[in-house]
Order: sequence, then C-alpha cells, then structure tokens
Amino acid sequence: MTVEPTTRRERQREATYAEIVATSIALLRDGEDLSLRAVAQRMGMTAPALYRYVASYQELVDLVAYEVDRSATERFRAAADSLPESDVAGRLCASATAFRQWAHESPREFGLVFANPIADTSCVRRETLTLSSSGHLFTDQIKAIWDVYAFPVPAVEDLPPAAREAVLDPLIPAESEGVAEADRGLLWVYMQGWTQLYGVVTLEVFGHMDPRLVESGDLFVDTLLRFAPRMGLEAELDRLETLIRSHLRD
Amino acid sequence: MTVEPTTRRERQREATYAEIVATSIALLRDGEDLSLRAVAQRMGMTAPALYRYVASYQELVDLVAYEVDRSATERFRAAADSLPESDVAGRLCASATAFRQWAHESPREFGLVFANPIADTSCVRRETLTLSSSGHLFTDQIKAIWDVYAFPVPAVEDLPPAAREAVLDPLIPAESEGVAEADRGLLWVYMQGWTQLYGVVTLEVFGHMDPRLVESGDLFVDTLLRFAPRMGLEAELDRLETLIRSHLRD
DNA sequence: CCACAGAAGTGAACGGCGTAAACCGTAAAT
DNA sequence: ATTTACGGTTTACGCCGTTCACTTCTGTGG
Repeated sequence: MTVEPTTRRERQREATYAEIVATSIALLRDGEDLSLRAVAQRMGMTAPALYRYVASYQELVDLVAYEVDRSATERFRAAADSLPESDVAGRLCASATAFRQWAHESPREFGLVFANPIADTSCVRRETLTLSSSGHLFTDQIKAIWDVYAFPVPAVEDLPPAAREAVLDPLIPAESEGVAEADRGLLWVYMQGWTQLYGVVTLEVFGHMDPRLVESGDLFVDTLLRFAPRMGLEAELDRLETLIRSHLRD
Repeated sequence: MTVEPTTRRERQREATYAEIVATSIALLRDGEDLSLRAVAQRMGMTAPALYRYVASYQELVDLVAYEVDRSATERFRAAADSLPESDVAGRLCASATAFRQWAHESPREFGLVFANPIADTSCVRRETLTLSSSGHLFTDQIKAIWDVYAFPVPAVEDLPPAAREAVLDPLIPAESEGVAEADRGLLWVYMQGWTQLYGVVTLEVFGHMDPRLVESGDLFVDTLLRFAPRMGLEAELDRLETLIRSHLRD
C-alpha cells in the first residue's frame, strides 16, 4: 500500500483525476463519444492539459473502462441484494441478469469494458487494471453457491497442464484465497460459466442474434439454466427461471 | 434477382467496387487502419471520389466486414475439407478450430466482423449484409452431423414463444430449408453452440482470459468438448480432442 | 455526327481528432 | 526569498470523415 502523504497538491491532483473520469462517464452517458477534447471542454480546460494526468487517449479509455466496470459491478451487487443472503443461487441469477440488462442499456460502456483489446502495457496508475472487478463478484457468488450446495468440481489433477496452472496461481487473486488448492477446480467451473454468460450477452449486444431472441431474452435464459445444473441447481430450475424472467422485466 | 445489363460502365463500376474492398483488406492485412483516405491513396485516387461508391465510412466498414467474413469462411470450409466427407463431427471441429485460429491471427478483422454493432440501416448494395456467411457454414455442418447421428433436439412446442418463432422463420434463410418444421429445434441447438464458440473465442481475442489458457487453448477445447455430447458425439470425445489439438498446432 | 446528360474524379475547405513543443504564472520546497 | 516544478495555455502538425464546386470524360439519343 502506498502511504498517503496527502499534501495539498496531491489531493488537488487526485480530485482532478476523479473529475476527469467522472466527466468522461457523463459524456458517455449523454451518448457523445469519448475524446480528450470533449472531456477537457466539459471541464473548462484545453485538451493538452489532460496530458498532465494521462499519457495518451488509450490510457484515458483504460481508466474510464476500469471505473465503469467498478460502478456497473455495484449495480450487479445491488441486484443480488434484492434477495436474501441465503439464496445464493438466486443472487447469482439476479446479478447475471443485471449484467445483461446493463449491457443492453449501455452498449457503449459495455464495449469499452468487455470488447476492448485489453491493455498489455503496464499501467502506472491502477495496478491490475486489466482485471475486471465484475470478475470478482461472479467468482465470489459461485463460491458462495459451492459453499452451500457442494457441487462437484473437476479434480485439479484432471485439468490440462495450463488450466491447472491457471487455477492454482490465478491472475485474479480474488476470493480464491478461501478455496483450498485441491478444490481449485471450482475456478474452472467459474471460467466455463463466465465464458457462456459473456458469449450470449456479447452476441446480443452486438446484434449478431435474431432480434426476437434478444427482445425476449430466451437464449439468455436458456444459457443460464443450462449452466445451472453444473452448480448443483438442477432442483431449482423452475424457480430460477421465473426469477430471471421477472428480473428481465425492468 | 437483378438482371445484369452489364454495360461497359457497369462493369467498370463493379471492378472499382471490388478494388475498393480488396484494397481495404490489404490495408488491414498490413496492420494499418482502415480509412477512406488510406484506401483512396492506395488506389491512386482521392478520398472524396470514394463517395461515388460508398455513402459513408461506416458503409465501407460494413462492406469490408462482409467480404472478410466471406473469405474467412472459405478458410473454415477448407479446414473441414482436410477430413473426409463422412467425418461430419471432425469437420465441424476442424472448422471451429480454424475459426479460432483465424480470430487470433487477425484480431482486427475478427473485431470488424464479429464485434461491430451490426448495421441496422438497410444496406443498398448487399442484401442481408447483416448475416454472416460463416453462420451458414456452421449451420450446415451441424445439420450434417444431425443427419448422421440423429441426436435428439428440443421439440419446437417446448421452446419459448420467441424462440419458436425464430426457428420456424429464421433470419438466416439458410439450409434450414432442408429441415422439417418439426425438427427445427435443431436450429436451437445451433444457436446454443454458436453462442459458446463465439463466447470463448471473443473472450480469448479481447484478452479477458488468462494468457496461459489462451496460449494452450484449453478452455477452447473444453468448451467444444462439453458441447459435443449435445450433438450425440459422446462416444468420440477422445478422438475429437486429439483432432482439435492437432489442428491447434498450425 | 454531334450535342448533351451524367458519371467519375479533383481540389479546396470545414470541423474534429490525438499529440508535440514552447511558453508562462503560481504554488510548493528549500 | 529564491528556486523548482507543476498545471495550465497557445500554437501547430498531420491525420480523419465529409461537403461542395468544379472539371473531365464517356456513353448515348436525336
């Protein structure tokens, strides 16, 4: 952790940083496109001044993407909180559905976060900028389900070598802490699930799917329900379906 | 069908169209980015001249995307042709793997075709520009598997209303012709499969996945193999895995 | 055969973009 | 109190998509 000297200058600087991101997000929300000049103008500055805070346009995009993901994740979490803590399965479904709804309401933001070539250059400002905080949420929720339902997960030894590496020493140093090494197959299940959720939603948002299916959400629901049994939820499919469909109507 | 008067002028015009697309694709292949000015310059023209052929930059993009998809599909088909016609399952796996390889080799082209908000404006030049020809290929291949293996598909009556509509009167007027209305649940299986294939590959290409998994292709293989049983291929998983992995090493 | 319509292409220009460089006032650091 | 360096402006360069007025050429109908 960096100690915070919090000198006056640094606080000012931090505030400006925050304003830059906030302004960018407001810009996107208003349907205009993100540009250094537009952000600067909204802040009453000139574009080159932003270079005191951001090394390039791409870095601004990355910064904004990180924050967008963070705040969207709050929404997914809030959706889960409409259900009691005990209903771990329902909570995951609620969050996943919120994810889909958000993607449709804010396709530009969605594209920014999830369909942008990820920054491979080391990022100065935020460490692990490349990792989505929404990833954390879903990981946690699947672990919560596993804690309750104790569904079977693949044995770590049965995984292909690279997969084994990936689950034993994951890039997301998330809640995997709470998972014993022997049970890390759980992360494999998570990746499978995330792949499917990401697949449907991206397909829908980019318009590569029959509009009737997008409108009804049928393929989305089908995808979720088809994955549910892998988390030991086969007995609750009906309940979860009505739950998901009710969340779809907001 | 439009009758072809094929006057001299029209032939010239057609040739220029083709050259525009070809030049654009060459531009992309050289790692430069697509722009009207760049295309025009390569053709020895000026940018405004392109407006005689294309109404806007976006229309050029759509045109190029269509052609890129078409030619990439040829590649996927060729990959399938490395196997005998009788090995319908192997052929699908080969095409799917070729799809992945292509996406990794040409991420820009991939993004153009599969991660671009689709044109909803009616397109003058190519009808149904919105539909990917690769969609046709995969649909055909799944149907070929179904013809041989006769795997069970969901009954049309059991599908949600919108899904029923979508499979009975599909947007892709593809090979669905050959499928009786009662068996249209096959299209539903196709959509599920496409969702998963699209999901892994897009996740990989956009870098939202552990690089070790991308490099090894383990999650990709896993996704394919997990879907195979739904096409009645449970008895051939081992064979298909070695087949896929061998195709991965090219 | 010729005149004319219209297609194809050019040049200049507009506004917007990311970015680099030179410059300046002011607030912090010594 | 002097120096330093930060945060900002101005100007400028070279891209971009797009528009418009203008020319050049070509195919065609009278």
